[in-house]
Amino acid sequence: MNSDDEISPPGEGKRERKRRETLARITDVGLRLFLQRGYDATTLDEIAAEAGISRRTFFHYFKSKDEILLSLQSDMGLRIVRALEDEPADKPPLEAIRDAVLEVCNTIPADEMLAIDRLMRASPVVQARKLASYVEHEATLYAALRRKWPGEQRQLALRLVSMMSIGALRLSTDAYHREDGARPFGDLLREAFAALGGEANP
Amino acid sequence: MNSDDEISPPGEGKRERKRRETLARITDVGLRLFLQRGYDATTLDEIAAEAGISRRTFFHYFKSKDEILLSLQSDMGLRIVRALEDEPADKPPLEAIRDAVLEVCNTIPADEMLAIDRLMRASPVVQARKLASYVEHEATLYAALRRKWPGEQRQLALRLVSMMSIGALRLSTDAYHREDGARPFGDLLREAFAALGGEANP
DNA sequence: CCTGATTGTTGCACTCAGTGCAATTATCAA
DNA sequence: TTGATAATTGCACTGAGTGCAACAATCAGG
Repeated sequence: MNSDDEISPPGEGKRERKRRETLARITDVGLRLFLQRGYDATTLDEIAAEAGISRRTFFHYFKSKDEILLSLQSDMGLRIVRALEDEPADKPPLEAIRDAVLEVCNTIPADEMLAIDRLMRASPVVQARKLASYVEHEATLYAALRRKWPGEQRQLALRLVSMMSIGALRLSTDAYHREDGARPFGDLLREAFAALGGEANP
Repeated sequence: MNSDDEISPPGEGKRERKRRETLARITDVGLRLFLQRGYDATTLDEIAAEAGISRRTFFHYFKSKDEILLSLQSDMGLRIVRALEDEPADKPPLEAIRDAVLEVCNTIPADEMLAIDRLMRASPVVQARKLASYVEHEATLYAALRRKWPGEQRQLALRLVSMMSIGALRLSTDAYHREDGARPFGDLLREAFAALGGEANP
């Protein structure tokens, strides 16, 4: 059994546990340092040192520096899709997605959200990869939609829905940043969905 | 006057001309080497040497290696908007954009288009920045649309149009790559626009 | 508990992208 | 011709990312 008194998921060996812990430690430390000193000013040496690993080992956990931030982003995508699956199947797709996004975003502190967003805008490469990950989210979302509403005849309707949903997410995130978090993110998101949904079904 | 017998735009000094020429030389050489040896395998030293400049000077023309490829991408955006301005104002927006994109794409050899696309997929960062540039195109397109159809009451309709147009461009580029250029790009683009347009105005 | 296989960690040396600085050279406007 | 402005370059430096080979931790089975 576990020689240390650590709580860990059943059937998880020491190897897997250590790996999971180290991974979490890297992202935590990384995010903290990025927020403290800025993305560019933080070196991998610092992150590695603070996380208690060697610089070389870092690359066994992440392919590159920006993947620390990107992992947060792709987490979001997965969580949204998972929340979507819990939505009732008789809700209109656009509303179901909107509510799934709302639910996930409610679990993230507003100030942290803004801070991370600002962080990502600081580096062109990170910003680009963030936008690119939206495109991946679109594909993931489309796949989830087809799973949830397989009866839908025209697949393109769902394509359009996923494009619009991710578009709405993009627009509201943008607006949230532009007005510096003045209004709650949920309101902006609802507005964006309402506007796009209204346009699409006049 | 021009001491060399070079044809150059009127009112263009020697400085501007040399700069323009060097810029063109870098992109040409860069693209050629990338296609020959691959993106990662081509170093800036090689590009600079082949273009007859020093490595250091390269950075006075491009901020980074990937901007060589990105400049091609942003050129596309500008050319599409310019072509859009020549379209008759009484054509429905979606059709006008479709035709503008078609016109611009007709000027690019199909094989070169495929090759560049493959090139960009080879590097995650370049690919990401390409996708990110789609987002910029969307903004540029939206601005152009508002200029062309200022009468339109609901600006969100135009937002949606630009989102869908760039979406269609993305989808068809993707399909073109997936089927390795089997069908002409124009056909794919027309299909995508038709499908999305059909969905939006049932 | 021991053992051999597997997997994780590390240091080292290396390549290459990108930057800051300061010296030199080319172009310009007058 | 000259003084200002902008382009080019070399040099030295930082930091990301990789390949390799040695070493340590974990595991599964006897």
